[in-house]
Amino acid sequence: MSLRIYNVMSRQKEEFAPLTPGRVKMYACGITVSGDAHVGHAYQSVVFDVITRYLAYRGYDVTYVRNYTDVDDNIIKNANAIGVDPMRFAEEHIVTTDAQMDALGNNRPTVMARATRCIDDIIEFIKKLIDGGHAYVADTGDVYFKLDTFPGYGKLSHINLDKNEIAVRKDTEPGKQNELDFALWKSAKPGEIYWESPWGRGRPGWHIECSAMNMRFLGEQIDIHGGGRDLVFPHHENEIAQTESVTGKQFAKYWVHCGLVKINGQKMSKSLGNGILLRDMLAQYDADTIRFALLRNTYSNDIDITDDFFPVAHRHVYRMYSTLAAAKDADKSKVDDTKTAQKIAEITLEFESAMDDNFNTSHLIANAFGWFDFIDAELRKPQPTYDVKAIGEHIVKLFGVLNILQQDATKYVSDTKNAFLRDKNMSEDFINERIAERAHAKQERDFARSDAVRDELLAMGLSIRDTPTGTVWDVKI
RNA sequence: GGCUUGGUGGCAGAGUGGUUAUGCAGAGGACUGCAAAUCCUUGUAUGCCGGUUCGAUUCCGACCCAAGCCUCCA
Repeated sequence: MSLRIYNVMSRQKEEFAPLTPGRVKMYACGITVSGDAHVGHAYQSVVFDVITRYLAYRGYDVTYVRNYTDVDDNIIKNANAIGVDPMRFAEEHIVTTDAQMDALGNNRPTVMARATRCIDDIIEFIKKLIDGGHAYVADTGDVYFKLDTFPGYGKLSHINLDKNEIAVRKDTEPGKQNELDFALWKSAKPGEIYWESPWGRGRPGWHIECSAMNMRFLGEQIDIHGGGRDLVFPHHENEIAQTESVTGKQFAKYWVHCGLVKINGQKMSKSLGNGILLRDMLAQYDADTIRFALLRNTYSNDIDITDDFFPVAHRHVYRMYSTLAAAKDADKSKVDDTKTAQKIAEITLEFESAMDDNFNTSHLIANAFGWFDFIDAELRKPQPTYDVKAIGEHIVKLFGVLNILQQDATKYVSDTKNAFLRDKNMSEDFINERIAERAHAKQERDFARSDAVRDELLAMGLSIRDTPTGTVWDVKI
């Protein structure tokens, strides 16, 4: 059994073998902080967080670098629009985004790189490209990558320059020798933020920063390069051109791209005004629910967020926590340790074979439904033959890779109930009074009245269930 | 126009050269005073046309359709 990863470069699943056995160097393109983080950013960050965690679970020593692009046209534009210094604008967005990513349950990457803190590396990198004949300085002070010096261009996105497959930009910048050349360094317009460079005052282009930060923090070659699928062309293609022109070596061994997020079947975009901000998601749902919803899909596929996307996930998460809470108190008098150990081994195998298959969290979660059904079935027995508490704890351990189900189950259940009551401005005493009233009516065989009470509670979103030990209530979520 | 990815049951969404996961919804049943909740059982699908094969949803080819990228984008 070994880990297989779908490599976008080769367009097939490949057995994972890092450059250095036991160690993984991974880079994922992070966010340009020109605005607030949205679901798409959340999805991508959760995907690479889970990948990092599974690699660690598999015993790899992982170095995960993730960048913030903290200077670009949109940042300058958006900062100017509200009269804030662009650097301060970026800084504030980074602080809030970090806090939101923490709240989402993501581990912090090993290195959180920032373009503006690597300006020297970027300048060095550009110098090397110029020295090697791969870049040129235009009269405007801009520096461009000379695309025809890199014959491998297009190998990731499979475009062919000879066939002129790229739609040519209409607003070609004046200093370019070839309209497909892309900017490495942009000269500063009057009043714009700038850094000193051998080519005058300016700032780095978008693509070069990732090449430079990779070089600085991970070296010439890395194992996994990730990002959203929309970055394949031109961003990642340009990164390859830059880095491999300097090193002459294969840049990344595996290219991993996660799918995009749609809202009710439509592409998320500013013009449609249908974006979902991470901040709003976190205000409405807990991190377990959000992660569960995002990870039910295969990472490489697009996600379509419909109205029941998160509510359904919340229901599943609540059910799983409820089961775990019940499992903690299960009767252990008839437990068979050998059978329990076998079950745990079986669960582990299902977990690993799903995750080994290109991090198939969708398959994993489908398997997990079976595990919880199993525990529920055992719990219905007066004396379970499996140690469901131990099985539950094992599942929790495995779910640590997704960073779901890591809260105290009893607390999660009661917190959910309390949040519901608070939301409805209702007290538990009220519910218990109603239950007592119903019991009284039932005793007098006044079923019309007992049913009325039940329907009333149901209408408020509460279900009640008669058990041998009495009537219990639960929230319908 | 080019490139890429994909087309699976009512919807969502996996795997698989031969009994087609899982979730939501549906049907029947158990339980119940009746329900709810829960559990059990169950129906329904692999875009179209060829090819390879004893056998294809799975492999190959053509076609149709959809989405993404080719401008900043996770």
